[in-house]
Amino acid sequence: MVSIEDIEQAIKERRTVIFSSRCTIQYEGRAKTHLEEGDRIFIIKPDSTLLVHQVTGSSPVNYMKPTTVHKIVKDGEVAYLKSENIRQKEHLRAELRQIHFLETPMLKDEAKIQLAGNEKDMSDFLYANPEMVEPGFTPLSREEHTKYGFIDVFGYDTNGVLTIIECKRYNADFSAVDQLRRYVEKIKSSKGIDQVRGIMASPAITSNAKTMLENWGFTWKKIEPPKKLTKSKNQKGLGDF
Amino acid sequence: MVSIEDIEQAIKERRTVIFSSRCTIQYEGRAKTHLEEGDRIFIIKPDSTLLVHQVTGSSPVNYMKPTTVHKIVKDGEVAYLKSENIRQKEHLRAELRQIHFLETPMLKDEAKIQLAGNEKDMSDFLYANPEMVEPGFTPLSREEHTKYGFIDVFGYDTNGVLTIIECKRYNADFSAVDQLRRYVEKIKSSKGIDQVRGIMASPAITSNAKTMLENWGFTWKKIEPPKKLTKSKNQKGLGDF
DNA sequence: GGGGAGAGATGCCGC
DNA sequence: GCGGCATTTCTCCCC
Repeated sequence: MVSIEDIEQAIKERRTVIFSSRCTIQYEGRAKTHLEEGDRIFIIKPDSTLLVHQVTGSSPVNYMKPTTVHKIVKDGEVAYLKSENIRQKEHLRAELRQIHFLETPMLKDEAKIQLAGNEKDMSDFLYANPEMVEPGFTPLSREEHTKYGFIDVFGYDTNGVLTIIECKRYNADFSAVDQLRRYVEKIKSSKGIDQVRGIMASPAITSNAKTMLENWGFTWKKIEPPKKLTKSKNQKGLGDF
Repeated sequence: MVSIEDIEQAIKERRTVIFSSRCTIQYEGRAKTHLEEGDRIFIIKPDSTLLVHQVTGSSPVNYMKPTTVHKIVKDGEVAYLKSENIRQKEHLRAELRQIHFLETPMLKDEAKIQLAGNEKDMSDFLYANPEMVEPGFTPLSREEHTKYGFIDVFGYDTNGVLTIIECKRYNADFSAVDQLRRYVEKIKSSKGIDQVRGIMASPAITSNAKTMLENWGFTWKKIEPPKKLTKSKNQKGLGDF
């Protein structure tokens, strides 16, 4: 049988604490939440991250960020997990009514995930393969920082017209078009030139966003994000999945 | 000692499966990832959501959405968790090298979280208290749907000028200002009128976004999002935290 | 620490 | 299903 004192001790030792409990939860900070009684999974990590998961869905129902202080408080028959983040003015209180299990493993993990196929890979790919944008395109720079944001790819088209490319690894939407428009306007005004082209590079675009894009005189180029991991000696392909 | 067969059985029974294992992980789908050996926490929920957590941070390092099929596959001495989502063309493979613990609780939870202080609460509050926007403001509607997005609050100012309010519960940034501009332009063109005001209502705004806002002739109104939970009989305040 | 923007975003609601 | 958008977004990077 798990006792509340076991959880208390594990938190004090800053172990990875994983338990399940029937509970109610209240949170107040950036918003205010209330969760009625039910069984949930709690994870308190060594960096003091707290996650509370219900039995469905990817996102935690409640959570606290690192730099939170966690305490077990007993008030007569009732036990609480009280988590407080002074700096962020957030606190959470869970009334723990029945503990189902507790695990406090010592976990060793130095690895960092390697990821391929993000927007950076896409702009790198277009910079290295400018003919994919259009024949004669000459890239000048990547991640050009302007006061109105930073531009993915920047260059000249075959006619020598300054061209801004905004990459999206997913369906481009209104806000992607807005972003491109903001950059084009900023470059026009800061460089004092009249003609700047805008190209949206993405695997897809919503029909409304495409209409808006064309209304602003911009064009869409269908580009798939590349998916190649940097080679490393221990790395295996997924081909044999 | 936990055996791989115990995990296999728990997955088949569609229980909530929580275990820790030294492992390597590879994923391919929307992107491609590789994670070298380390100890991680695995959660497989009854809705087939998979979460893999490292010892730091709020976000899972790898995950699969509901409608994924999970299988334990043994290949000689080596055991894998293979998770495949056909519809989303995603798959994940974890080589499980040492299981530290396994828990397979039956969890009952019908509760849904109640949340106060979101953007909807903010626009409701402004609709009900238009003097908070400015004296003489007369709201017309909330969540007006336009082809270019939906408008939070819509009304007339004291001079009878059509006014659009965009609410943000956090620091308003460039994209919030972009959004407001998109709505104002859309209303101008669809109603064929020249003068439409735009107001950004938020607790804070980045300095650059404020400059851009003012350049476009819009104004910022500092408004805090309200934090009041709807009363319910079982609900208790957080005053005694 | 603030600003800016991506994310294998997730989740919600509306059509 | 797609579209549009908020999120206690989270995370990363750069200034």
